[in-house]
Amino acid sequence: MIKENTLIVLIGPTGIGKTELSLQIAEKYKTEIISSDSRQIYRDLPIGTAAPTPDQLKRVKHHFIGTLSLNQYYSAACFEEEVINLLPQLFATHKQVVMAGGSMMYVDAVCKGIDELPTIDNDTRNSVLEKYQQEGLEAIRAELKLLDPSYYKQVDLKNHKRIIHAIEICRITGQPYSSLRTQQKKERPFRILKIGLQREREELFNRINSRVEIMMAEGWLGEAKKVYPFRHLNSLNTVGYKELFQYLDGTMSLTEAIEKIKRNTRVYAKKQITWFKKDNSIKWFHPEQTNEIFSYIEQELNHTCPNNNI
RNA sequence: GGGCGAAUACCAGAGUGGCCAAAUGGGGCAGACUGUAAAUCUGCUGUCUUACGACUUCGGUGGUUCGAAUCCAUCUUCGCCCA
Repeated sequence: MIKENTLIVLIGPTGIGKTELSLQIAEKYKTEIISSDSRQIYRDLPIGTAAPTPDQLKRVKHHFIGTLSLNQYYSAACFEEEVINLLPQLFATHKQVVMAGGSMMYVDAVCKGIDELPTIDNDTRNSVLEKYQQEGLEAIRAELKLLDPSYYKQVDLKNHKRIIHAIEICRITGQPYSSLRTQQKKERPFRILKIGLQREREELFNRINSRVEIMMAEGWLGEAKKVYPFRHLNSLNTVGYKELFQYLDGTMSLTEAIEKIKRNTRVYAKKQITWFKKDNSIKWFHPEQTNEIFSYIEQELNHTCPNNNI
């Protein structure tokens, strides 16, 4: 298959500088941006998720920014499906499309695919969750052992989320979860060019710390107050909001909340770094190496683009 | 000037003769992860070592003791109280 279309994937930890660079790349190739960010997709969280600003959104057309309301279910699988459906339209008019965002699993869902599994209905979800909350970890472990002994052996038995999800799948499909896990990488009909951004740890952490201050100055607390009534939704189980909600609950001082936000954002950034580190297909740059990045992209586009051989 | 109290690993803070390289929390570091993933979970955190283990620590110095973070003396610093 001739892959003349390229998805330029821009990844890296939060606060590294993906947004600005993604704009520059998209402008250069006169194309559009797909956001692979599991929280910027919610429309009520622009400040706290450091989503592209209205000005930035004007510069380049973005997809998956602020399109969902807080109570809408969404997942990496939904994202994969939507992006894979959208890309042919974009490629019809652009040879290159940019995807930028730090949600590791969303990125992988698009680049590598994710197994086909049923979406969990609310009844099943609540039923398993209730069992966990009332009877504890042991009880759900026991059920998983019964339903899927094979997965039981490999799953992290201390991680209730994994156990719960496996049980949900088993209950709904009537089959062991492990039998539905192919974990096969899907082939995509377009080329994927991954560019990773990195900085010295101290530099990144300083940026994160000061970005939190800036976000507070921009009115993050007001934004958090607006969504406070919905704080139990998963979409708000999010770094920053959680801490601000504790302040609004009166269980934490604002100063303390801000310090926690900085720390938890740093921890999140570290998790992203750990995840992306394993991906050998990523070419790493410092965000300010724009010339190097652009020439790398050019070189790759020319190198493998079949059209050049005509 | 006198009296009392405190000093423990990056920080806070337990430990009051052997089970102490030293609880616990914070912070830091490393990692797992195919389904609400900015989620959830794990390990390490005196030094050397893959490990077994070895070595150096609990403000300084000197003692007591088979054995000291723990007891004694003294010095230093800090806090409180009386002058």
